[in-house]
Amino acid sequence: MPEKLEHLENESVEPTQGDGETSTLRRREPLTRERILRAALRVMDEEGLEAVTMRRLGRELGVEAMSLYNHVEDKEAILDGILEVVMAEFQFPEETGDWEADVRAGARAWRRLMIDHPTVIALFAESKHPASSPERLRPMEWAFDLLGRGGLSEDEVVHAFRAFGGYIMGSVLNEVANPVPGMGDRDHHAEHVQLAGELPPTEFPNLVRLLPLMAECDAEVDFEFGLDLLISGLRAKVEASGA
Amino acid sequence: MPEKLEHLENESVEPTQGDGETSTLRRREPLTRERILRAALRVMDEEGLEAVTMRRLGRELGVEAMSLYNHVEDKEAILDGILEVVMAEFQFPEETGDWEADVRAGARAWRRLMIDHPTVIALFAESKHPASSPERLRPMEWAFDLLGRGGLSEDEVVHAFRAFGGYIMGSVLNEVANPVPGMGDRDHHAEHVQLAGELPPTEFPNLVRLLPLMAECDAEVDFEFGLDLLISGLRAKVEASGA
DNA sequence: TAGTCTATCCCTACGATGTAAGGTGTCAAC
DNA sequence: GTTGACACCTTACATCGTAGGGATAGACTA
Repeated sequence: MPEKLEHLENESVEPTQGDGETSTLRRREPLTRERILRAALRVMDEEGLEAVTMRRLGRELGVEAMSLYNHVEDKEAILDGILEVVMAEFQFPEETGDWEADVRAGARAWRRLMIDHPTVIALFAESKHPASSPERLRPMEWAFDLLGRGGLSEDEVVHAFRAFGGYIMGSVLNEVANPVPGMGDRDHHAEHVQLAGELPPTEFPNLVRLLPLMAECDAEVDFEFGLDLLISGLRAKVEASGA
Repeated sequence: MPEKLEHLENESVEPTQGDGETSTLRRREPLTRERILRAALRVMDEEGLEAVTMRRLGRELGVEAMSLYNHVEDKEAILDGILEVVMAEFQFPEETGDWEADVRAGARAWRRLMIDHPTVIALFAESKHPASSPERLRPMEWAFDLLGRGGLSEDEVVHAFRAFGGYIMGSVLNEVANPVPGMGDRDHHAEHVQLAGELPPTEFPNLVRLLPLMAECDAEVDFEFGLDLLISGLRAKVEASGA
């Protein structure tokens, strides 16, 4: 429903057509930080980070670039804002009482978020200030809460949070920067296989053998493998400290 | 020793001073793809990714921006090239025969590389093409070889590689994007603690309690924790499939 | 030695970027 | 009706990546 509105505005781009119509009551949907951020996220998802320019966002909203500055500090503020919007989309999984299953579901939810907006990884990698808005903090709070219910010490909760967070972040980064099929373009499959074929087999025997395998494997299965590793490691830790 | 040369060149910036001196034998160190990439890496390490511009690299090498195009295709090619140079720095740890210790050492070596050049994470996140140069592939080959000697199936080797790679990538990304003390600026410590103090404690009880803890924890210890998780998970997997 | 070739480098210019500074219009309150 | 606040527009600037085209110097031919 908000999309509808925004598309309508795309058509009211006529620049300063100062006829009598300008004096109608509702000239146009007023600009908002909210609307700017949503447009930015949409452009970023559809055309990548480099398409997100002030002029482009202005065009998208039927407004000149400079008008955006009445609602946001900076372009950087927009980029930070995108992270907010994305994090606000976090789908808190409902809890089952099975701790390991819940941790797994939480990790998947987090991954889903990044996969749905792959470019946010680049945003994270460039972002200057650490998270501070409630939207970005709420999923963290939830994760801490969940981890805390598994019998870990406070230190271990913090460490586990960063371990899982790191793994999720990184595996999505790898998946996005070095895509494998199962999700996304299949081009890279052929690319990998071809690369493996061209490599000098004496110098790169393992790559020659395993690169095609890697190209074949499904991204989600892959993610689950590492997740299993982490969770079984965590279980061992809990059992050890419990005994 | 190459650094010496490059610094000397910084001082020969005089633009087109067409006096008789131009006819001396060795006018200046000739430009090379190699030299361009090294300069780019240096600028990036010292002043961040946005300082890496064609004009800036030219200035750094005593040359006009456009001259760079005789040796590299694109700015993007330079960025890809930086990854090459960095990966060529990979310090292969010497192997001890203890598989787990070797895996651990490999992971640390990989992390060290990223920590020494934190901005490469952003490069990875934006890079279009997957790795293809031998410099970037050699550490991969080595890692595959190492993992393969632990009793894993080929599928498991691939999965383990991606799991460890993801974890390393992501934990460095988190460390760099959301720095904690122990390495780097201590400012963010105070920032975290202050943030925790300002948060509404009823909505964010865990963050209020754990954020200061997180700010205190050492990045390396943190990394080791996740590494332990992964390795002990892997051990369990090896034992299970061996039995 | 003179002439030509080719690689390397410089110069100029174009469109696009983020944003500072200041102008224009509209509406609410007096 | 006047005023002030606010949202928006216009113009202008420095800086970016890079296309196009000259200049120059060292190597090769004659």
